[in-house]
Amino acid sequence: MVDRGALLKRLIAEGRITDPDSPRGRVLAAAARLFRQQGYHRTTVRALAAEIGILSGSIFHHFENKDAILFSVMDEVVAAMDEALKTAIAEASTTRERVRALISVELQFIHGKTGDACSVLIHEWGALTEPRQRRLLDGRERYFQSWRDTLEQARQEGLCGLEPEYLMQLIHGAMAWTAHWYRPDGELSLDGLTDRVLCLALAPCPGLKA
Amino acid sequence: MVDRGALLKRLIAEGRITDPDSPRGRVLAAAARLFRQQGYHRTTVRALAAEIGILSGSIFHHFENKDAILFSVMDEVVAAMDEALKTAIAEASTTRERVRALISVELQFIHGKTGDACSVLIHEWGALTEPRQRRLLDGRERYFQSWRDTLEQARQEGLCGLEPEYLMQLIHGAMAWTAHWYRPDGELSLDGLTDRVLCLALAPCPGLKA
DNA sequence: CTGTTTACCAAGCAAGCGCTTGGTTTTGGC
DNA sequence: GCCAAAACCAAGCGCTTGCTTGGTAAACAG
Repeated sequence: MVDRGALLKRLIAEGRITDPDSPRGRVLAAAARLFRQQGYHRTTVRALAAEIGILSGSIFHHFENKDAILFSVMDEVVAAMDEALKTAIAEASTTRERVRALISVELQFIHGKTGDACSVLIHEWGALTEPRQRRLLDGRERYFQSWRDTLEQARQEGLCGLEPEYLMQLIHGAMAWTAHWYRPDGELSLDGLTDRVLCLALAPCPGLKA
Repeated sequence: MVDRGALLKRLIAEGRITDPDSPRGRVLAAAARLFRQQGYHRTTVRALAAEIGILSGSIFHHFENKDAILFSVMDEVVAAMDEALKTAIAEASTTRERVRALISVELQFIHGKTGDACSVLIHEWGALTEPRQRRLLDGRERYFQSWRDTLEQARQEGLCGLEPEYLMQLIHGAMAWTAHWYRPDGELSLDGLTDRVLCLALAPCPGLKA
């Protein structure tokens, strides 16, 4: 189990993500929250400024434009997930544990303190202008590759029945969607949810033809 | 296997969905396409009108306002899915076939001719104003209940290991996400994709505690 | 041919949008 | 205590948005 609180603090100290107590960080936190609640395009710069108690024009003292805010929200959560994934994978000794670690990290990010930013990364990808999308692709690809590698290994060990690429996409979708129905304070714990997703990932799939 | 072409024609004849060759139908088809591609809020009424070769003001001869267009796109696809699901379930004799029918219908709607409207229904739900959301809730709930009933039956027969509610949500998410990566003209057929989702749905989940 | 309905155009309004500018306050190192 | 840097305000510009209005052209039944 990775301590995400400590991990985030380390990244802040290293200057790789913005301190949420700084003015810039307050903008990012509010942006993540509003972008998640109402979507990027429905969220006005005025509403974002009002959320943190400043006027709309002052936003542009911290960011070049609205698109740059969306980019930063996504960029920082990508960096954090990348780091968390690395740590979690290193701690896992068996392939099964590694698969569970992948799932656990993603679900923790979706439903933890970083949930807003993570949701925005998933659901507002198309709202980001293309040049800025390209600047994030590396991090995304590295993340997906970790998944593919682990699932490939799992399949060779006979842990799962589906092709890694398809399995990754399907599981990814299932987890992304949890943002729309799962509540961590409900009767199903995050650990319970993780176990259930793991169940799906490790489905044997008897008699499946390519 | 349900003939969706014939089903749609019947619904048109019954006046329950709009003929895509009528002016109103052309607006709806273009709206579904654009709303899917760029999202509801980024799609302007002007762009929508231009897509079918009329001026922006003329749109409001067919619809009360922009929100009503989004509603109609969703409403008609809900009606069509409801009907298709009823037919598909009636044709299935075993529970396993019924589960496969549920998955098959949804995937066909996401990736067939109705794919644009279906994607919009899934991903732009939050963009619909609340009073119109409420008018669609009945149809949605009926649809979900079909899922729950079937999965409950499947679990009692020992076909799957997960709780119906969680399984439905997870599978639903996995399928909704296919819109972002799956291409019907690629190397994986829709039938192949259906089999793979079915695999996940029927995962045994050994040793899972509530 | 006529009258009505349906479909559309031409023009533009009021509101809201992202963003700019020039100036003022607050903060923190020396 | 001073001063530069950082943070913010006040005002508003130029543009786009959804939508309205008043009128015209086409379709079509009687």
